[in-house]
Amino acid sequence: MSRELAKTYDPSDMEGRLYEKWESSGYFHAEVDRSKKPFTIVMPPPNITGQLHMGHALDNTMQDILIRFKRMQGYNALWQPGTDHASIATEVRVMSELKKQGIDKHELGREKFLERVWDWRREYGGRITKQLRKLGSSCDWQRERFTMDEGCNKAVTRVFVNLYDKGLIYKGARIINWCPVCNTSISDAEVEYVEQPSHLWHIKYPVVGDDGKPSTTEFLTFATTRPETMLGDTAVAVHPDDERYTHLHGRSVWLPIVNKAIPVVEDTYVDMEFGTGVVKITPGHDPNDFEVGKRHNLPIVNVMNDDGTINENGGKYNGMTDMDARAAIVEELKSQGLLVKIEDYSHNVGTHDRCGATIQPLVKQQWFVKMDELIKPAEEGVKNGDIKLVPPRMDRTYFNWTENIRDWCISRQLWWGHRIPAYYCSDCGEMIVAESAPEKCPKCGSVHITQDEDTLDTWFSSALWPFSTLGWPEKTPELDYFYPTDVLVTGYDIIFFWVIRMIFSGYEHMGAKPFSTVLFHGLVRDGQGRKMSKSLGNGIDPLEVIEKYGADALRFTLVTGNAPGNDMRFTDERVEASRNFANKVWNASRFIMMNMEGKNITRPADEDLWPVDRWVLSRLNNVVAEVTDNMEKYELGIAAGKVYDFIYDVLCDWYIEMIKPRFNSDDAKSANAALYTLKSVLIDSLKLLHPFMPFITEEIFCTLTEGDEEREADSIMISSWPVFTKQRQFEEDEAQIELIKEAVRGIRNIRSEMNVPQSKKANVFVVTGDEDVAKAFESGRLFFESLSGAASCTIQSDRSGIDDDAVSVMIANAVIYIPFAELVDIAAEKARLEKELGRLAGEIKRCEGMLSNDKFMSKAPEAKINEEKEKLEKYRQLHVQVSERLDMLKKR
RNA sequence: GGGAUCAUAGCUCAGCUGGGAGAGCAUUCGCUUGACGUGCGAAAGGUCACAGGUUCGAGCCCUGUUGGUCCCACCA
Repeated sequence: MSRELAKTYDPSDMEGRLYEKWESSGYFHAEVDRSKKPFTIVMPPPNITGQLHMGHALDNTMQDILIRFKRMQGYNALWQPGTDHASIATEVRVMSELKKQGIDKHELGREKFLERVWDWRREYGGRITKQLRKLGSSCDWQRERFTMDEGCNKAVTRVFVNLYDKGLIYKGARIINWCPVCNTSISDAEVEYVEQPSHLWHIKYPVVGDDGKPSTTEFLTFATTRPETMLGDTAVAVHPDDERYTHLHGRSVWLPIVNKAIPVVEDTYVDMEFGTGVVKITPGHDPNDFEVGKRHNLPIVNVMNDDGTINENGGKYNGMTDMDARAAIVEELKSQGLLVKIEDYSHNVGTHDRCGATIQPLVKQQWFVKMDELIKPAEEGVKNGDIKLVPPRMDRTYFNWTENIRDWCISRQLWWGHRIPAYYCSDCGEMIVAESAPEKCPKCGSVHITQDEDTLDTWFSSALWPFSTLGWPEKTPELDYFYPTDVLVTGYDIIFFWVIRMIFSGYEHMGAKPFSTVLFHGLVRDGQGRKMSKSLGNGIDPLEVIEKYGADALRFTLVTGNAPGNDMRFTDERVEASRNFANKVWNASRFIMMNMEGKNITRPADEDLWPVDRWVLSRLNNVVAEVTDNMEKYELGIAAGKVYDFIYDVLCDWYIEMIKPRFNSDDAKSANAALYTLKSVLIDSLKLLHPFMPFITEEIFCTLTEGDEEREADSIMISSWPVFTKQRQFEEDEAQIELIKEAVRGIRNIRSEMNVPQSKKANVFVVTGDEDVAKAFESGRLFFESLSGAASCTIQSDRSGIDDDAVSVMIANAVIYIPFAELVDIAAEKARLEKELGRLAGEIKRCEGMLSNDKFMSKAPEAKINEEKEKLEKYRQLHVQVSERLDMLKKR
């Protein structure tokens, strides 16, 4: 051993160094190689404005675990990274930077502003990818992409033109969600409804009489949450079957303040049960009213400016904010005697998920993607299993959206983003949608062409991510080889924004699904179960955690003790536990290497292995099979737990302790067999742990195998994943060793109960008539003695020569006597045995009950019946042993 | 209004297709055990929310109830 591990586990010392080694060695890079099967993950591109938060950490840890696992399994593993231009987030960010310098976006102009954004991106856009490196992400940075790089731009334009040509993109005046703060339209998915206390204003409009004038006696009363929108009312509606208002069908009411007559329309949209059964209709400022308006051919009156203030259609309220106008209008209605009452009312207000501003529904010219046709293959793909969602319950959420899909508003009144490839002739108004600007108008020949001012929703480009990153629309070898990708790992919170849109885009443009499986994870919450948020200030910075505990500990914490798709709480104590585990691995490895120091360890002959060596190999073999299976089923938490248990319990607490006495034994073969087994079990354990804790496992692996003839690879990340082999299964040895372990535990238990100090050694007797048991103890004598604190161990077939006062431990087919002589309290020992006898009697009764139940015997599977029979046999036998011993003590 | 999900040890959560309740942390007791006190050994702690049902057998399946969380819809 030419190198040694440092005395203490210090992640900060190694992590950066190892990452650099990996990246520069090209281990992350994947090339098209038809001799190998590809395994591909596309990284959900973090925003260039982003700072690594726990959500990213979880998301990328999971991806890295999968990709490292598959890479070790021999797949050609590609993890495709990149970043998202995040149009609105970035634009807002840069605008506020400029504001600090006293610069206004509009004064600067579009071109200059975009230059500033690109500058900003050059300076800060790479921050998040640096942070992802700290996590240990083994993505192919050589293939890093950006949603606004040349290739992605091309893909976006191509898709837009394709969809337009197919009639799946259209421009039209629809009611859209308008953010008066960001000054842009947003999609339905970006609206977040927040419950807010407000009022319900009950207002009455006079009915218009035959003379065309408002009646002074007859009124129609209704309730509204937004009285200011009355300025844009163009009707009131009642349900056609509502007998209270039959007499008003075909008539009109008088719209106060505006002073004009508006019709009473009949529409089933009205709920007769709610309020008075009358609804004022404002097609310009309410999505439902817009629909009603369309059905009844009502005019649309827009009373609002883009900044949310009342416009010239609001008459004297022109220029007021909506809230000021509301108060003033209510006051005016009151003075006219038209305000009936005001009730407290709590209702959901649509807000912009980015800035929190109240959304104004407005009618505007926007671009839309027609969804009803596009969504069909996406729906079908999940329905027929072409794409699998994990956990499967996510199907319901998915279908809930696909079944209620509405057209997607894709235009944004922003500058930072993909500009819509629509061009207009300034002379004749002709619109041309094309991949590049036409030189002249195809209709009138004019050269005065301007491009549409709007940009596209950020998610329009992210929807293409699985194939745009692989080169589409070019027919690249990468696209052919790596597409469809295998797994998409993401949070369930962006299923609507992103997952569905990638799926329908994949089917539409590639003719194939973008990925086979979507693995959802939950949210990372704080210790009290609250969402981590900037406003609450309860976010835990992953970088600080890495600084303090190491990336390995952070990663391990994020994937353990959690089921797929469930939220998790993140606490310092949990990271500490993970760090302690890493420390354990570190020290165990250090100890192993210490003992190998200066020795020439060679592969032992099969017959030189001891039962305990075969036991650990067999246990390892089983855990390899289980962990591999869990990984393949995306049960990362379970897999991590099993690796943890194996290393901690089987390897450290038992195996190492069991073979310690052999390290410096005179029997060179024994020492060699023990150390060789130990080393190979450690290597395989490190491999199983590597996807979860890449750094520590690499450091140990490299140190451990340095200069080793059998060294498999220069890095554990390109070594081979352990496989289950029948040759490594030794069931008999497993049973034997487990029996001895049981005896050890029994003795430790008694020592602890009776307060026998460690220094007090006793001569232990194993009494058994069973030759196999005798043999087992014979071969395990060495460690049995040391682990049970025995001075010596005598194995014999009867209890001759054993002190009557000895304490006893019963295991199957054997009684172990520990004569602690002066320490033993016979009364206590009797009580202990009585208690044990009672327990066994209970177990026997239970087994007998089951086995004498005809229905159980006829219906239960045979394996279960045999299992119960064996248990009964064992309990009966133990019962005999205990009662014999008890009788003996009683006779004295 | 529709849907999802949770309720298991003091706390945070696992528990895969139904076959004798688990982990981590915390607690108690013991340990100068030659890798690790970021450690070792041991113990205590649970009518698996409640009520029914299916089954030879239910933490797990079904129905209902209660309480929490979340998503969607947006009755003005």
